[in-house]
Amino acid sequence: MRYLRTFELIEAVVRAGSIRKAAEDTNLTASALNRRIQGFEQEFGWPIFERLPRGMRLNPAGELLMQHIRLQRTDLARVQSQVADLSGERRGHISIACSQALLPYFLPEQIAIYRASHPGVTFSINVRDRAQAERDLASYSSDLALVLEPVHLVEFDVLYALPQRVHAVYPAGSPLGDTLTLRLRDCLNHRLVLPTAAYGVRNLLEHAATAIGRTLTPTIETESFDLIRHYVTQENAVGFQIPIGLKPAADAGFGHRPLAERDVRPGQLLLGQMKGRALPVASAKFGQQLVAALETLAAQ
Amino acid sequence: MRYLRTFELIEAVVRAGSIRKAAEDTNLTASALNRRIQGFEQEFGWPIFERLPRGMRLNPAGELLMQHIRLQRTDLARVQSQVADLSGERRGHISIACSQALLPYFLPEQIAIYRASHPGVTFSINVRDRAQAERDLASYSSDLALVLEPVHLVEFDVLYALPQRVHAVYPAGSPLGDTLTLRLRDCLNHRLVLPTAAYGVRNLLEHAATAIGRTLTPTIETESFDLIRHYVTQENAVGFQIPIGLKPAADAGFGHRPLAERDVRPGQLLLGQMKGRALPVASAKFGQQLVAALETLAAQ
DNA sequence: TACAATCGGTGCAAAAAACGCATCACTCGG
DNA sequence: CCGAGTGATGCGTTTTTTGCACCGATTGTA
Repeated sequence: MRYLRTFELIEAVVRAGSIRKAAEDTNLTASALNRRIQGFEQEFGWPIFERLPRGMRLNPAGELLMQHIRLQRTDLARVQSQVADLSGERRGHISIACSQALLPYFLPEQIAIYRASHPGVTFSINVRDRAQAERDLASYSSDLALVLEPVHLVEFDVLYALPQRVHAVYPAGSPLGDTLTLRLRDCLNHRLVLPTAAYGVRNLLEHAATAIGRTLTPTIETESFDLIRHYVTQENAVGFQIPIGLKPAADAGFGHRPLAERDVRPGQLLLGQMKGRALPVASAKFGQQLVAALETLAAQ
Repeated sequence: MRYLRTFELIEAVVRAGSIRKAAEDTNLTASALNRRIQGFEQEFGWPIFERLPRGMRLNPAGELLMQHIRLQRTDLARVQSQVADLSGERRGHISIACSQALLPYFLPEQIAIYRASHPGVTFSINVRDRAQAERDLASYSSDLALVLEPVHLVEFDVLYALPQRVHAVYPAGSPLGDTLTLRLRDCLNHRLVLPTAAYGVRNLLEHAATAIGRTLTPTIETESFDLIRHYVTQENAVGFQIPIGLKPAADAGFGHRPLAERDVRPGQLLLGQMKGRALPVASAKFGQQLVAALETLAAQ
């Protein structure tokens, strides 16, 4: 869009940090770019950049303007998506920020279902921890977020909430598979493979451990849920996951069971979008499909 | 803003209904305007106007685009207001859609209070019935709405709800002022001065009348609450109002009392904004002041 | 039926805006 | 003190936008 050119140039300067670098990226001369920025600031009424000896940086007014630019861009995308939809075209792009637990089974399946009926739609899957996912929504870089136990919940519109008990993952044949109910204290006597503090599961476990006067001393701390799942088969250890990332039947080599609810409270797996934002048609429809899928999971 | 010029021109064409008329309004040639519209449609990817023998009319895609244009414009105004605010300037414009009942006392007083500390802020007071007020919010032509018993309540974010009993207004010396509690059936034996069906008070009364098997047969039906208040002193008649539009002490020539709650349920006077919209600084602050003022009214 | 008054669309030249080049003033690190 | 980096500016050139004259089509009216 031609009339958005000024905004693109402003964003380029923000990214590059200086007019001259941004000029290269945008195939313009530094002088031309400089004058467009100056011209915009004059129209806007206030400077939006700080001029530093080493380049340009947004000032507070510029930060506010950037929010507007992002909103404006995504809202235009929404309109174009809706127009395409009423023209009968089924195109679009869906961007999701999600927890790792959704990667192995849930999301691939849901995306395949959606694309079967809407082959023109493309996807971006952004793996984000809880805080990052919310920032993604706020900056319009993701349309939907599907995360365990988000942090702030301001600017976050909950579309569906699915309770998820924390499951322990242990090697096949472990005594943890034998007890009537699985208690947290039994797990803590084993070697622990835990996600880092950025993740909801770790958060839930920390609270639960504190409540019974224990501390978590992980043998392995990792950001990869995949590693957690597979490491327990290498060394006799216990990992923790939410069931949506685990097959109903035990995988080869390891088993998993929910921890007692009185020990570890279930977490909330939340599907949400940015508060008050009107999503593009494709994203909104996919969101509805996810809600339906989560509902059937909850009914099981 | 220069880069908004295309949008202004599109709006001008929508208003004028033809390119040639819009060209006069915008001090342009019809040919130049024509080519800008065509150029935009090409960039946008779809036509936004229907070409009729008598002029231009928005097609569905154009309607969607107009929503975007309005959002974009008001969001820019919000940003500029916020920037002005962080620059220490206290300027801005506040647009309110409100019921007539707010005009005599409540709003003038609140506006005066606000302007005493923010003399740079200007106001638009748009008198609207219940449905119009909500449309005003949805089209961004008002920032805040203060109305009795709104109709849809979709896209409407309630900031505060104040219960308002329906008061009867009668001439001084009327027997209606003497009874212990004022019943609806007593009022219906007098001549009635009622607002039209668009207003919440009429709606509440219609329901109440139906409940006791009566129908309302007004002697005078009007859209002016002012006329209702004053007519009862001319002919021995009964009017109805909500107390926020009436002075606590009886005015010269007429008195007013609440109807029994078991006869007529109290209406909700709602202060609200469009759902999910970030208001300009001035409007948001004035909204907070209104909430505080309504709270003290409720406490009385 | 003829005609005037609309309407949107288009070719072409003039006016306006944007751009590229060369250059200045300034800051910073070595 | 010097070179490499920054943003800003004057000026000639290029690109874009605009105005004018005109076309074809439709509609209401004499």
